[in-house]
Amino acid sequence: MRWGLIPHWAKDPKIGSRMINARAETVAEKPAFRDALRRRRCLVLADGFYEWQRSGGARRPMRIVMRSGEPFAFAGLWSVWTDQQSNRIPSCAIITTEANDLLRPIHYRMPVILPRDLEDLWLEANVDDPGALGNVLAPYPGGAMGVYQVSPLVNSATNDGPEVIARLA
DNA sequence: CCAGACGTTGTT
DNA sequence: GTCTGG
DNA sequence: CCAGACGTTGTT
DNA sequence: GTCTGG
Repeated sequence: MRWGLIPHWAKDPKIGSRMINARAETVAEKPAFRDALRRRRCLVLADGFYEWQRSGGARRPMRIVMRSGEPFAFAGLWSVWTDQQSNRIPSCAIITTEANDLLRPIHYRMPVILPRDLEDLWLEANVDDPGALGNVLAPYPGGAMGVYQVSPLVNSATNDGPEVIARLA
């Protein structure tokens, strides 16, 4: 899937480049996301993510993982956009919320990570009241997570090797 | 009515 | 497609 | 988030 | 400076 949700009504798919994150606080109302919240929820799997910590002028990339080392699921939304030649382009976005205790010193927002026991609820097609999903979109407990500094090589999305997850000495 | 936006982040 | 602003 | 582009014409 | 792409 393309990262950056392209709403079905988009005239130009480039709009997706701006629809990378949806705020949990407003996702139910925003025209670009609300239909997807009701009917097209998904899990975006990961074993870590990055946040940049500001200190002075410098920006330090940090990697956040589960202490267990296990992979986990972000709360995601998806869409399919159809162009004039009937090509179907699938796309997705993840939802963000306020930072937990672990993340707060680094950055004030973080992705919504779903606890295992809520993954099924998130995917349920018959949850029609988006308000019922509101409680699900909470910061994941920081105690289960860990953070370490990584190389600025991760700043360029073209670097996609093991060097971008290596712990900085 | 029509036109234009439709988003988050961080920075000022 | 739907809402907001002019 | 950060990096990288930001433009058109004509020629190969 | 602002937008697009990754």
